[in-house]
Amino acid sequence: MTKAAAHARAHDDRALQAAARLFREQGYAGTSLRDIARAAGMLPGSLHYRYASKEDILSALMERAIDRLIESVLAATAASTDPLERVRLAMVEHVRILLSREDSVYVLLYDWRSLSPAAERAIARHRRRYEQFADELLAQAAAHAPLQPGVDLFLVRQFGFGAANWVAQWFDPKGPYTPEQIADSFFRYLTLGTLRSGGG
Amino acid sequence: MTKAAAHARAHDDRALQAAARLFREQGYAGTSLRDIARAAGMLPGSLHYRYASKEDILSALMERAIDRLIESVLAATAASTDPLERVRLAMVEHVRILLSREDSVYVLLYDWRSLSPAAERAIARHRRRYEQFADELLAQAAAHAPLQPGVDLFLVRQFGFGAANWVAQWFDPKGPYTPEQIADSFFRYLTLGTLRSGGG
DNA sequence: CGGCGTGTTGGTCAGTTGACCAAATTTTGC
DNA sequence: GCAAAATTTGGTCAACTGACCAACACGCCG
Repeated sequence: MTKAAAHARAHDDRALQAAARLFREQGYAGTSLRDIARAAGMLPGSLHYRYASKEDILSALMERAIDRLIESVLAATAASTDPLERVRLAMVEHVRILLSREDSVYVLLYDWRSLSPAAERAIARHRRRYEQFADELLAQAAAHAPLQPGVDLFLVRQFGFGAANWVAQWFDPKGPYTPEQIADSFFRYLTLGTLRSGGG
Repeated sequence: MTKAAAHARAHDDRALQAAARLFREQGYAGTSLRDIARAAGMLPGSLHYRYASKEDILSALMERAIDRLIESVLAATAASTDPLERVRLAMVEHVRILLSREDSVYVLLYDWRSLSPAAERAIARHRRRYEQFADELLAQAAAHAPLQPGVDLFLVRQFGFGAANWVAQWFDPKGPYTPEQIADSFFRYLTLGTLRSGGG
């Protein structure tokens, strides 16, 4: 990589990272391009040179978040061949990234409405790959460990994602739980339930 | 009630309902006071007469959403005295309201960031009552039906709320599930788990 | 009937917004 | 070392924003 290209990419990174943080804190509409430029240490014109519109920034941010998610969860699940354990590893990693300093995943999940219909379709297509990977993990786990009768894997996926994604809303780094403990508990509740068998 | 007061309250209702719908669709910062006034069938000045600031509208909206939630869930759980069934009824009702035309609950859950710290504290205090009610329901259920060892009721509450609140993000009225079916399945997964006992 | 308070009108105001650009500057390939 | 390409600068522009208000209309009560 040339020196200029490296420099440009570093600026690009800083712009997206600053945008992610601001979008997370103030929302998309609540953040101005000048805010982003200032936080990224550049002038508004430079930002415009890299991204033609504000929505381009959001789209790029979300694509990066999806890539980051897929890559990390893929790597995390490679640590085991047991289908059930792989689901647990995926859940832990998903929560871990969501609660990390990488704000783009939070923006991906919660600033959905700000996209134009066209951009939303593009991101949805991209995100579909992540969901498909999750569905594969679940299907393999279900093939390996028998399910309760009537359990719907689509609902299980939405159930798990919902609980996991919501953690970003209430997690307190100074609280008594680590991201790993939370995801681990959630996995246990989801598989074994919370009641003792025969109760209720 | 006098005719004028009824008229005024109707306008108030229309303003809040219009604001809720727009905030849900475009977010708080993405919605202008003129948008709200137009959707409510009044002029910007009239809106200002009722609410001194845009944030006042959001606060009023959220307070109304909490009141609506508490009232409805309280009524729904009154239909049974079985502690476990009462949790199920609460979950179904929560999801039902979230997916109803009452957009204020959605705004309450997802436009949190837009409040100033002072307004946020006020809403948080108000919302705490709803969470306490949920915690009471869970504690009574736990006292009645023995839990698996190590189950943490705080995490169970966040688990359930997370899964339930996330439904608003993916629910499709034209899809194969009704809100009641979704909440019911979630309750089953949460209590009994998804795997057959002894599996895994 | 008549005056009063509640609510409405249609507009103003200063400040901010996203998009854009010509000129200056830096970096690259030859 | 030099011309071309890539990047940055510092600003402009029209459109929009939230807040606000003086003048006005209406229904209520005496």
